[in-house]
Amino acid sequence: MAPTHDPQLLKGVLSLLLLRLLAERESYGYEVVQRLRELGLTDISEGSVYPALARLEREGRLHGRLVASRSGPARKYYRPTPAGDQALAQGTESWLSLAAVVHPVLVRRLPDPPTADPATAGPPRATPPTVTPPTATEDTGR
Amino acid sequence: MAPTHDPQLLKGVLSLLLLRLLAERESYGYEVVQRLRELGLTDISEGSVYPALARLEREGRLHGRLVASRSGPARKYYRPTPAGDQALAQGTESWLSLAAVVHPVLVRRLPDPPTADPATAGPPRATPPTVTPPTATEDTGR
DNA sequence: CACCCTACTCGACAATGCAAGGTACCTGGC
DNA sequence: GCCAGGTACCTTGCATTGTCGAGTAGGGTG
Repeated sequence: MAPTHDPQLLKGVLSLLLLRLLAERESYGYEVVQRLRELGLTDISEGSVYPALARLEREGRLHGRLVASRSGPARKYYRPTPAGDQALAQGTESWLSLAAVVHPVLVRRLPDPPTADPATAGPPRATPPTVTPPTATEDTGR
Repeated sequence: MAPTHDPQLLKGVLSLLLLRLLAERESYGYEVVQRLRELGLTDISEGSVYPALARLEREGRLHGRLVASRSGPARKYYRPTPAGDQALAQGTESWLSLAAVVHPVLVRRLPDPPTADPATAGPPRATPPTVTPPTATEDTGR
């Protein structure tokens, strides 16, 4: 992804990604950070991930267990609880249906800039017919 | 989209959508709310939209002008400034590249749940090879 | 010992959507 | 006149969550 992203866009997404990655494979915090980096999300720092993990654990969505390491400090492994699985399913649906709306809007053509904008304060041009919203299943192909 | 969405997911997205819709066509606040609703975003209330519009105007990204209405109250029309156009371009790129990461992760298959989890505290299974991150251009088709 | 890597914690902060409460201008019915 | 409904707008306090910056601790190596 772009080297810098708007932090606001990540809100709600980070915890969803964490649940998802940990549903795929149990991991410890540092490893999760690395997996996020491998996905291209290089701007996400440990200072963001650990509190998010702690929050999900506190909410009962993640189960954490401390495992002594043979060399180096102990590792805290996480995986989703059933409540976490449910949150993941709901959050996934939520994100997918939002993206199904946002993506087509962002990629469709912009109209040409208006020429020689009239300086009058007249009302803008009449409302054109509304576009039909895409269905939530429109963007599931990959 | 789903009747209820996680409000956090909308952070950063709402202002992006506002810039986009207003770049396509100058509109007044109430009309923008209706256009968002037509897109399927029925959970977005005016209490969210007006402060966002005011914020974008204060930041110099939107230009607002009050137009008296023939019947009913005056309408405040908005359209993006050049700074707003730039913010839209950057925000669009940011969202698209984030979505290019998030979407494939959310739709790929989950592994089967592990059977009869061993109750021992042994370290989890060895780390499998990492998956290659998708490119940012992977999800531009529609 | 110092340094580096691994692995984790924590508190203050900023940003932004949301809920709730309101205001004002019209029109139509009683 | 009053009231209800619709249009159109405004505002404030709040909750949430990622970010930043600062740290801690366990090992191995020179």
